[in-house]
Amino acid sequence: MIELKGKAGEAVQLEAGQSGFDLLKKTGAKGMIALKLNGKLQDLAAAITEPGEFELIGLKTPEGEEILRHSTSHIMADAVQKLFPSAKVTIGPAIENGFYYDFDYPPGFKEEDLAAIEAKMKEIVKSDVRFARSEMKREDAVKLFEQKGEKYKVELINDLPEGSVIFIYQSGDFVDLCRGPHIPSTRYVKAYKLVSVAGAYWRGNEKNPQLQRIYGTAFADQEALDAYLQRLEEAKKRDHRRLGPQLGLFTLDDAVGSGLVLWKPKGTIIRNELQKFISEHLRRQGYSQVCTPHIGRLGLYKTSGHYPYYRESQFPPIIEKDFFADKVAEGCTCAQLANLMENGEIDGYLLKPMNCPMHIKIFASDHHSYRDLPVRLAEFGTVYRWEKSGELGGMTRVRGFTQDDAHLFVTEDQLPAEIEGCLELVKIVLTTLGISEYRVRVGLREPDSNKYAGTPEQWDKAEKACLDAAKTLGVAFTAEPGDAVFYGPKIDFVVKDVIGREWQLGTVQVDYQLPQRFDLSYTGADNKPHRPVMIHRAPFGSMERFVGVLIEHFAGAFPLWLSPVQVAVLSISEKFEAYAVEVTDALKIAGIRAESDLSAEKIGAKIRSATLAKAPYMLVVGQREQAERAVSVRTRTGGDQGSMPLEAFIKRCGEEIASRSLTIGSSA
RNA sequence: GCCGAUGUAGCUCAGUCGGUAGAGCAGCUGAUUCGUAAUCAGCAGGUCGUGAGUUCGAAUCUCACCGUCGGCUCCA
Repeated sequence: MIELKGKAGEAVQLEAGQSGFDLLKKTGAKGMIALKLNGKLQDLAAAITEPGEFELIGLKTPEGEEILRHSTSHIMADAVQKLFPSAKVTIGPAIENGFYYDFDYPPGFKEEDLAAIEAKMKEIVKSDVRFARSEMKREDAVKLFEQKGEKYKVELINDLPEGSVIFIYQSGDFVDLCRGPHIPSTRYVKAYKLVSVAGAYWRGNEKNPQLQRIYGTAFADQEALDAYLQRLEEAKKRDHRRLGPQLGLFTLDDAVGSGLVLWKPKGTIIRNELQKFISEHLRRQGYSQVCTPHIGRLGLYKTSGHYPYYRESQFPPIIEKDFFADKVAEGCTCAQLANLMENGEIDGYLLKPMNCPMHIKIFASDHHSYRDLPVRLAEFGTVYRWEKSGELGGMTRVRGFTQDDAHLFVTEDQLPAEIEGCLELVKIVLTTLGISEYRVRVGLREPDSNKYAGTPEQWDKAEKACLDAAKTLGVAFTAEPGDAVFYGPKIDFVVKDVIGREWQLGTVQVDYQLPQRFDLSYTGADNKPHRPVMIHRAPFGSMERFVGVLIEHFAGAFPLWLSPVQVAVLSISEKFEAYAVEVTDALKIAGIRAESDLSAEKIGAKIRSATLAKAPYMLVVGQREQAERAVSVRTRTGGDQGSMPLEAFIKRCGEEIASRSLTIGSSA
């Protein structure tokens, strides 16, 4: 007899050897697809072997959806192999909002193949075959997949840790190595859709063969699937690549180049407001602002280590004219020149990929006493990086961008407090803008890798400082080995865009390496030279990416203080043009960004166009307003707010801008 | 970079079988002078991404290139 207890406290007794299906019968629950026993998921068909707490999993729960999607990926793989027998299977997990399966199939799939695969899947679903699990010995499993010619599965089995139990799932003719669990049978799949095909490298490594990935999604019912597809459509409308040009914020032009953003006047207002905002906090936190050029000699970046470590993601060096002329005169071939470039055996200039070396040189240009520290140098510094062409997109992945960068030169003792100060700044930014959906990632070094500069002792200290600081944040964070920069560990703030992709915004990085590489020092209280520690930090990350994400966050409807046009003054007719201009001028004098719409349109049309342009405030002015030197106030979302004296509106609007309020009309 | 999709007016999109390019919005001009999400009329606007090729004839078919979009470990 096995004693089980449900979540609601109900007790159920089972005979030894009975399964989840028996439990299902006893509880009378319907539409369940899996069982969670003592926190572990298992198939309904599997025998229940231990007492404890159980939970039956339905299709409409997150865990149920994940199982459904994983099972659907098996059905898809089955369909693919029926239609394309030479396709080899690799992995096919459930992912957020769907699933994928990777196949080795060199001819490749076309999007038009998806319909045929879906049709075949329909047959498999209808055939109502069970997902049957069996346990196998490693040798038997290897033999099974070798016979089938499934070399990737063999590789996966061989990589499983010693002593792990190997499970095989069979549904109809399809056999797959899989840890499960699965839905009981294929007919549980009610609503699914194959979304796209893509190339994907085996184990994500470009050096491995490229596989064919098919993405799909599945939901408990058609309604849920339709709702999901609807949500995707809605999200597309908030995409910064659509809204940005639409609202006149930025443009991208082939003739300028891929990944190079042209900020239009309205976008520049947003960028400048953000910079003004952060600059206020920089002053408060004791930063000094500096300016540095866009290029610097190659040697500088060899010293810093950026040239060797990041050469692949840099624009090639700019070489001096004389150097080329001399080499050509010496009879140097193209291949030899390319080689010199490759090895960095050239002198020239690099379009700067990072600002730190120049800030370091500013620090090093003066002698520093311990009394001067921390020295905090900040710059809105523009950098250029050669991102792979396939990874470019909108404002979030570009080749030229401006970081709200700063470098702090601190003593070892000051490090924890300074890291916390940087984190506080990031928090101020996120809070002021109402960004609450983000995660914090502490990037640590990958053990057993030689791609990092510095000693293990320094890394230990730096990693500890980051982890300690992250703990003071009061926000959950994950430590991720392998995500460090070559010179040190870091704390990143990561947000999602409208289509669910993650982007790193703010970052704080600890660095023991560059001070050493540049032989930086300060004089301590003991009158001896000491090595400072550096912190790199950027609360926004880059202005381009941050504004891109912000456009989506606000769906283009920026809070008053950021709105390019804060107040649209709408005249009822030509008769009140003079008053409309007077009102607009009064607002401008008060430092409010105002524009008047004096067109021959009717008031309804003017309101419509100002609303579509996302102007936070609209002022309707006509006979009544002119007579009383008043304005009729309308907000972007709240409609008609009634009339008030012009001066009162200016005061209220000014206060609301100064407070950087997130809601329109909040200070009223 | 690689796999797949895609590119027609400023924007959103139509364009059949290969027969010489169309709408709405935006713009311009005129009329209208109006009270809270679209006043009416007229006009103008295109190297059909670029370049080759096939053809009597190409937006349409073929190839190359360029740009854009989705994806390239969320791990049995």
